[in-house]
Amino acid sequence: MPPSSDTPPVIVWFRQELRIVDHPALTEAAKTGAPVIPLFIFNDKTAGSWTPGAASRWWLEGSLSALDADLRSRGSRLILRRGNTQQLLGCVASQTGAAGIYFTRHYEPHQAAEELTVAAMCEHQGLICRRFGGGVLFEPDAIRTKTGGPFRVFTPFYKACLATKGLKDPLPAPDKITPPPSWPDSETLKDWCLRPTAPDWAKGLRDHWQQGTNEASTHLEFFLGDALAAYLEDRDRPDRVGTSALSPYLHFGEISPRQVWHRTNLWADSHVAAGQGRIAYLRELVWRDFSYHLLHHFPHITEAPFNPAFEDFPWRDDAQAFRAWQIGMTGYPIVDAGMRQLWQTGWMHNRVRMIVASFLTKHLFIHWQDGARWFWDTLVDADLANNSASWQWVAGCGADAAPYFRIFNPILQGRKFDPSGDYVRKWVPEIADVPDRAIHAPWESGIQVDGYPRPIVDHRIARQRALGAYKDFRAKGER
DNA sequence: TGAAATGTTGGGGCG
DNA sequence: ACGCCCCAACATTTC
Repeated sequence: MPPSSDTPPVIVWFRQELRIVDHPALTEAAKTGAPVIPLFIFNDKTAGSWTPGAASRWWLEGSLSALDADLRSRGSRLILRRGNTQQLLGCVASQTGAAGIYFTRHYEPHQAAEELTVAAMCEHQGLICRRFGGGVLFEPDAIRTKTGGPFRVFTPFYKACLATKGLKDPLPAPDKITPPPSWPDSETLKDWCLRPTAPDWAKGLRDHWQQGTNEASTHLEFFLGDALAAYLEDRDRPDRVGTSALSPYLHFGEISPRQVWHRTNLWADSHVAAGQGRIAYLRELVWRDFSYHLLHHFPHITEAPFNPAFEDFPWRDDAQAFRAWQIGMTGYPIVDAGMRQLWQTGWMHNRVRMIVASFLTKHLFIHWQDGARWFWDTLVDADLANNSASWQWVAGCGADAAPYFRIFNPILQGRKFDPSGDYVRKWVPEIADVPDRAIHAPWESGIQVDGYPRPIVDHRIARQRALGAYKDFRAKGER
């Protein structure tokens, strides 16, 4: 259908799918032939207490800037507005005479609620409202147990996903994105002050990350060529580059899980050695889907334990210990290395995330929510579904959770996954001169380094305390 | 996607 | 040569 000059435009409401490739809403909008108005609304009220954290806001600015550049390379651009989502969508629609709003659905509780108000507004204003599949491989409603319920255990969920046919190939970017005759008002990224100025704490982030879909693809290609074949073992090695580090790009939709799935399979099909690595890597993508599945069906998991037995669990308040954990001064090198990597780069290796989370919840016996909040503010890949599900998993109160008696020994974990201490030395430079054999527990060899603390808790004692407390708690529940 | 405690086995030192 | 003990090394159980 050839558009005439007065064809009403279509608004593509961008949310966390900040790309033009494999974007069903954009593709469909472009396909109508009508002018397209790409619109991003920054509404820091939408998500309640889970409004984007500092590291996330820093990342967002780069993503929006890159998306705008991608759109401009096709004769379009990104319109930026800040404020009430539903009002602004309605406002831009009436100003431009738009026929409808196309968008990608989301599964975070507040985002899903916002979609409903937008749909109601569209109905009221006579706008077409089209919602497309979200940034997951398998839509949470499409994967169900035999009795029609949601899954609560990963492995059967995983099998059900693999048994699902019809995972589509990613969509190419639209050839043509027709601009409207005139553009509506746009704010500028600068106005939004998403990045810090005084003090400018973001140097570490700048040194480690660049946003945008091109950068996401570069990461993926590097990972496939360099690390996928060894992924099964190397993914647990923070001292090596064994993971794809795609998490922030996936969170902001600078690459879609479908693109990653598709490209990984294509690559692995032509590289025999990739067999084991491919399975293990794709499985991690399904873990991501599992988190979204859980958040969609159990939206309370952001605030309360998935397992209600943990409602009254006697977590301990200890501001001093919590502070030591945050700044990486617990005296356990692998824990401190992880926490400092997080603070400096906005990211932490997954194995180390498990270690530091286990340490907070079991050694320090501090509430998983306190940890989740800290991660939320400091991670560039902060993601409500992954963050909530994963913290609960470690704490033992989540779906398919690690049993309460599974307590990581930070010394053994360090020796096993950072055997020569390269990772620890990189992030805890003050102990760089400690020999390999003592690097994960210097005090055991009588080594005391100025400025680096002795362990704030003794592993054996902390372990016994956690086991005892869990046991008492369970006994109390049975009474 | 643990770790520690406990149990079992088998080789070697030694009287 | 033999029995005994010690203790890795590995397996199983328990938290």
